[in-house]
Amino acid sequence: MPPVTIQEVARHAGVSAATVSNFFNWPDRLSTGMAERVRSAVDELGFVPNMPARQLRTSRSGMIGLSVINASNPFFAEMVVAVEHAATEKNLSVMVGSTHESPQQQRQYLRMFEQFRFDGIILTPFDDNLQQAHEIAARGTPVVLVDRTDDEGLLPSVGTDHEAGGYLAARHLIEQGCRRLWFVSGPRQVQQMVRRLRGYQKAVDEAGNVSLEVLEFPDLDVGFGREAGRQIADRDPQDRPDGVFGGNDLQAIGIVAELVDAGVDVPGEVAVIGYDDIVFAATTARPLTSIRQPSREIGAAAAEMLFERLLSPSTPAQQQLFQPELQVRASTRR
Amino acid sequence: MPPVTIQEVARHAGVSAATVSNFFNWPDRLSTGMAERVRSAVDELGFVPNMPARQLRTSRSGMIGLSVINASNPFFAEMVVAVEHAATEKNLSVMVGSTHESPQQQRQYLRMFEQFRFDGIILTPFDDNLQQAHEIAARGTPVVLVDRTDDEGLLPSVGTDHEAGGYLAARHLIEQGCRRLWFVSGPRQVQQMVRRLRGYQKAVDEAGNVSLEVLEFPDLDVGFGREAGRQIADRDPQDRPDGVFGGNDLQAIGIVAELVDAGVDVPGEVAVIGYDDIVFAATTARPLTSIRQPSREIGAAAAEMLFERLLSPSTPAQQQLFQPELQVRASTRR
DNA sequence: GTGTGCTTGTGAATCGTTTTGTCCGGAGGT
DNA sequence: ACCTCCGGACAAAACGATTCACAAGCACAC
Repeated sequence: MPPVTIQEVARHAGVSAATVSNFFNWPDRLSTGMAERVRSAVDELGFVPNMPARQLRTSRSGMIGLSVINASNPFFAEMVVAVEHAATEKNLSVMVGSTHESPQQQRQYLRMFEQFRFDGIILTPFDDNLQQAHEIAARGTPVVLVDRTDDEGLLPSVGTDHEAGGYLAARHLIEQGCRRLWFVSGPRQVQQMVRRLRGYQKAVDEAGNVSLEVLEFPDLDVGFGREAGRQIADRDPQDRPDGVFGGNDLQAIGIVAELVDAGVDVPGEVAVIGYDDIVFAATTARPLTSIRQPSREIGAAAAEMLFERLLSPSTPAQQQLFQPELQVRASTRR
Repeated sequence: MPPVTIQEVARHAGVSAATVSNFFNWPDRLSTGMAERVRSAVDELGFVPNMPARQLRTSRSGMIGLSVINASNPFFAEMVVAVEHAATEKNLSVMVGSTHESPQQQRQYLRMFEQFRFDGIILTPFDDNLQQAHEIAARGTPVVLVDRTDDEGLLPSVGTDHEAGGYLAARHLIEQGCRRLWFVSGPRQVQQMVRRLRGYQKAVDEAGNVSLEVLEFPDLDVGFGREAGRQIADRDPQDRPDGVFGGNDLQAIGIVAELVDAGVDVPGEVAVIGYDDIVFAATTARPLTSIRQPSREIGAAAAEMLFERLLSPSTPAQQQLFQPELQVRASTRR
């Protein structure tokens, strides 16, 4: 059976193709009798509209692309849900892609979004290169940045102040009496890491009598967190840090798990703080102190920003910045 | 600036549209000089191919749709990664949708996948109604089921034996000396829950002197797990269960967290076991015993099955069943 | 009977690609 | 010198929908 088109439905109902099209798009242009005839023909043949064809004609896809760093990180997962929710209300669908800290993957997804003529794109970039995003926006597909501002001010953005977050983390550790601080980081290209470190460093510098060491890992997941934890536990107690800031909660959770397994006292010997405040932060062996980012609000705000640009593409680019909050739990409370 | 088409590139390069098309799809049909001219025209104009148009012509989308219950559940998140990985190797892109236990959402995504003429669909259904999936398959879009078999045998499927998993869970708890068992469940329509319960029940029946109570919650997340934990903690100690099986790890993690917070001894007073063995199962206050499903293998197998059907749509439907494994940790080890 | 206005339905052009068949010019064979 | 062959380029016909401008039908009034 060949795929059934609008033409066949028309023939079957004894009307023209235009009428069938109107049945779907301008129902009030049909008389009730006609509508009924079309409806039954559609049902009988099991007609399924061909979106690519419709899209070609109307040049609207009803889709928005969402590129995040890692969709299985609960922080991004929540953001995705918020975006989907907002999009559904506007009759839009969301396609999400996880770049897993790979520039090629990011390029790939962006190119795909543009080629499929998505109505708009929300991007969580992780490196410094916004060139592709600028090009796409210039060619007419609205782009909104998340978790990162555009220095050139061309693209709207929403995110949290990572530098402030890093500062909060260090201040808190120092106030708890920590003097030998570590920063366990993801890849250097990830801008967010750089900013958090900058704030962290600032508080360390201000304190004066505090040391800082940075450990870099290729990925921000629980596994590498454990790896970091093991490195800490393996050291002589006097060489260990007494305060550790994990690049995100995934890493911090891994660190805590490994330290506890190794019998290191958390927070007594080593205090640990994370970033994002994901739901699992509160359920670990030592409930994790974390810097909370409002993932849902960020997602919703990004979606709203994008919708505005869909309506009026030429409005100047806004920047929205949320402030992170310190959420204290047992992993740092001495 | 109007969007640039293949025609404009052709004009700019002084060739025909067909030649530009060949440049992309049959590069070896062009003489080297010609290829160079086209390439530079493409670059200069910033040409981006229009996929919907190409799709209309070729009727191949290069996309596969993946509908899961909850993409932020690490179990599904890992599965998604595996599918994406397999798809990328075949030059396909994946669009994932989270149905969040809503039949409407599931219908919506499936309809969308079909309307966009995706090359194939992988579906994790959560209720009994496979009618839509059957219809779609009959109209020519291959569908592979995950985590659920098709009783009519029309659709291929891959998943784990949930009944065996439930049985394992109960056997283990009973062996640890538990006699008052609970099953904390998600919604009843979720087939997986029913099967797990069936196996659980079976082991209880076999044991003879063991009681079973079932608690149902509207969603399978940490929040409702905490809710369940609170209900347990609020009871008189002699009315409490001494062994609890969480519908999945998310719920089980919530249960453990709440019990520990309330000062209930886990596993001494109440042993807790989960399902899925997600990465966070090992990092909780009492590392969680769980029934492991091989999420990556399942995703990869589903993708492979789909690819086979893309090549030869009429091969009989296979069914692949993985066996779950018991992973013992502190939450049940007395 | 003609003109006016309104509702409903239609024919045909169009969106941006791919693909088929054709055409052209030069190389090679006899 | 003639014929054949072939690589490389092109013109034009799809693909399946939407939409614009127009036509048919009808009611009503003059």
